[in-house]
This record gives sequence, C-alpha cells and structure tokens, in this order.
Amino acid sequence: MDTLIIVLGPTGVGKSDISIQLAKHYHSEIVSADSRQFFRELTIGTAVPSPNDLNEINHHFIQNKSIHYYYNVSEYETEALQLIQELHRKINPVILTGGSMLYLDTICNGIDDIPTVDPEIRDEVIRWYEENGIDALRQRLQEVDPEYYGEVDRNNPKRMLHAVEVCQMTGKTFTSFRTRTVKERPFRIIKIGINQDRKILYNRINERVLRMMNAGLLEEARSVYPYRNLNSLNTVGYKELFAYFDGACTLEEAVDLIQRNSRKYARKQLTWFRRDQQIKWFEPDQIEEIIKYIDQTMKEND
RNA sequence: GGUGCCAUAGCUCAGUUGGUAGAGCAAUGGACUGAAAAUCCAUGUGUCCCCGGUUCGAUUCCUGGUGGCACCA
Repeated sequence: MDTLIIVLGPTGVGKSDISIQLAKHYHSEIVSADSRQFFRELTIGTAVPSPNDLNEINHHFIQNKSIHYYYNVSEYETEALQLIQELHRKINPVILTGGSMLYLDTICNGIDDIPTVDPEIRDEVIRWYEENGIDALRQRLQEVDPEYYGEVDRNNPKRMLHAVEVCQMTGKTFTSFRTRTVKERPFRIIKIGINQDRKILYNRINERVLRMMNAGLLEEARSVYPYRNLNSLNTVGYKELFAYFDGACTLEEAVDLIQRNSRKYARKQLTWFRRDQQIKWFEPDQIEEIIKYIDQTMKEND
C-alpha cells in the first residue's frame, strides 16, 4: 500500500533536516505543507530549504506561487493530492513536511467543497463590515445563517465574514456546505511529530531569527514592502519589519517582536497538534527510531 | 560624605485616604473548514526590599538598615 509520511512539528524544530534524511533513506521526494514557503518572493523569512538541500532532494510546493496570487487551502488540497498520487506511481513512501496545521489537516481529512468567493463580493462584505462593525456583522449572520451563528465564535470577525460572504454569493447557508465528513485517501498516512524541550526550542527560534537578519531579511522585507497588504505578507518576519519601515518601532523592537511572534506561532502549532492522537512524537535527534517506527508501521499494515 | 526620589507579578508600572493588591507585556492553556505564520477566546498569590515601632490591624504611616537612581560636594 502506498504511504505518505508526514513530518510535522513547531517552527524551527528541525523538520526539514529530518525530512531530508528520510528522503535520502527512502529515495523519496518531499512535498511541502508550509503555507509561506509557497511564495517565491519569500526566501529568508520563511526558512525555505537551502539550495544545496533543494539540489540533493526533489522538493515540491517550494516557492511555486507568487505573493500576488490569492492562494488557499482548497486549491492546495487539489494540487497536492494530485501530486502525491503521481509521485506514488514511482515512489513509496512519499514525504510531506510542514507546520501549517490547516494545510496538513486538509491533506489528511479533506476540506468541504465550498464555492470560492469572488473578490468583488469579498471586498464588498469587508467594506460593509468596516463601516458597520461587529454587532451588525453578528446580526447579519444570524439572519442569513442562524445555525452557523449558533456555532461560530462570535468574537471572530474573519469566521463570520467568510460565512456571510458564502451566503451572499450562493444564496445558500454556509452551514449547507459543511458536511463534517472525513475524506478517504488512497494511501496510508504515518504522522511523525518532532518536538523538543520548550526552552531549547525557544532558543533555537530566537537564534534563527538573528540568523535570518544576518542573511538579509531586512532587504527581503523591503523588497516586498510595497505589497504589504497582501494576505501572503501578513506573515511573521515581514509584518514586524513593515512596522519598522513605517517608523512605528525601532529595528531592535521589530526583531524582538519577530522572535516573540515566532515563539507564539510554535506554541499555537503545538496546541493544534496535541489533540491529534495519531501523531507519534520524537526528538529531533531520533532519526533511527523514526525510521524503525516507519518500517514497522509499513510492515504491519501491508 | 550630604540632600532628594524610588523599591509591588518574570518585565514595565498603577494602587491601597491603614482592612494583605491590578493593568500592559511576557508566559501558559484552548478554539480552528478557501486570509491559517491568519483570526479569536481563557488563565494574575505576589515574602507589596529587610528589622523594629505606632495600631485591633501595616504593603500603605514612623525610626533605622540595605539596594538603586538623581543632584550637590
């Protein structure tokens, strides 16, 4: 049976290294599930694999989109799934690596088929919200989809906004698109979680940010500064430097904030992963144990 | 050496007209279906610097000490 090995974990823990070692060991290729490494304009701040690594092992979904392209999870699901199945024709196992929780989840469980919202409708709804505020948004959602209104986090404008957009566009309730079914995948999934002591992880993250600065993150951020309002640039490592360019803080404060927000992101990732009982956790230096576990699992289920 | 100011949560500080205290940040936990590195929610006991005094009661007032800062010598 075909197998997909997923290497996941918090940012900065060393997922890339491990996936490269696994790729070498299994003569495999790596598919990225990192929602920021898709963008070709972003290199330093997203910690894409080094040219050397990219040369040694075939990587997919690394810097294959432009920041100007409005990419989304659903599109990723379609593209990545297709690619994984293509790769499975010649390679087994295939390796998927990344820390973007929703993107990983989409590969494993799928996402409902909800129509993509037209940009005009999105803009219109957002503008309406900015003028009328969150109470009006709540009220509108309650009228248009009372069922979802009952479930949604009513302090979270983004969630409510999206539901309203979909209702507005389709004339149907947002709820009607939510099937709550898990999609079947034609391959077995083995989830390898990488984690380490929180303090060590935080140190690694802090140091990595400093290394990024030395590698020229400031210049990279400046080069995309004109497009700062794109979704793709609402990203740790860039938004903080944009604030510095605006004169809202010192460079030192911005770097400090990048470190802090990266740590927060790591914590959030761990919160998401914690509830997934299928993940088998390892320390970053346990490559032999990981391979043993994978071999065992693959044998057991064949 | 003298004078003044300060000492409260990991950090920056507020406050208690005397009844043992609370914000921001940090930290931690959680939610998560086309913006997801996004967005949103929850969690605050700490010798209120130390010794003594006044008081029914002191983190708060008073004496002394220690440490820090500023100014004067």
